[in-house]
Amino acid sequence: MSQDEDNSDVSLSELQLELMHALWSRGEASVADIAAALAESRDLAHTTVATVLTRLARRGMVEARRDGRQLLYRATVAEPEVRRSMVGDLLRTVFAGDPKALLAHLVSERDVSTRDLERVRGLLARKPAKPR
Amino acid sequence: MSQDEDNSDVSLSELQLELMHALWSRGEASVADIAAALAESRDLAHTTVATVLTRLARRGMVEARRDGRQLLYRATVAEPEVRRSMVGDLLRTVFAGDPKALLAHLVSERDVSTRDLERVRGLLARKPAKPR
DNA sequence: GAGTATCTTCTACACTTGTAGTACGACAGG
DNA sequence: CCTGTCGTACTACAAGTGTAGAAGATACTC
Repeated sequence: MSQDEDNSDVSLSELQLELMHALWSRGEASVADIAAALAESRDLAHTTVATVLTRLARRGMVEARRDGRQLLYRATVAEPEVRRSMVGDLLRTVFAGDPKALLAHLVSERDVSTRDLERVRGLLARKPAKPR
Repeated sequence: MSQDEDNSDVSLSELQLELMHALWSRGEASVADIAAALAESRDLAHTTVATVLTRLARRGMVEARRDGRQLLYRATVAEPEVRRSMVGDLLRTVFAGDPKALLAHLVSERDVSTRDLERVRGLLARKPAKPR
């Protein structure tokens, strides 16, 4: 439970998240792969992607493995962990740490409907304990 | 609905949010008031608070009114608006824009319980249409 | 009225982030 | 072999942020 030091404050910027998504869905990817993946939404220079990746590596969010001349990157934090951390941050800073307030926000903004609530409740009933 | 230009990307940092909270709950406050309010959680220099406030003012998030030698600040964006914007950002960047995914996260992380879900559903049923 | 306590403004500085150019090494084609 | 090409590493730079000191204006206290 405590063999590594880099968990906890796993908060990423939007661009960083986009790169991470590319990595999460690919498992392992080169700078070119990622640049290609992001090409549809953003038009970044190859070197920009490389820079961001390098910085993520310095922070221990990703890890690189050399493959000939190129590097293959791999995420070292899982997506749920990042979600957890970032939702936690939002909860703490915006909703005074009260998850119910966020839930209320969600429904009052019509982001989720009564039907959604039902659906999720059903899900919850079926999967009562979450091991950690 | 479109008489001002400063809505939309209302994303604030943690410190900025703390100041805004102080303003939201007070309506109007001096730098000293806010510094005092934050004194319990943070130990910031008076000038630090002033700087942050100045920057928030430059961005149109707050407005200052002179009162003798001091300035009285007032928030120009409402808390729900900031919530909306920031939840929206999280939704978009972390949950691929799917509110149900966030909801699912909330329950699967045990942040909200079945009971909470019920409670909110009841609330929703009572207040069906949200005017905007 | 002089000294002291307050305030705001300016300036500063270290860091992070988005963005990309330059330099340099390795490799493939002719 | 020579020359592009591709890829990484390094450097750069403008913004934004957290943090605060210095300077200057004012007001309060004796």
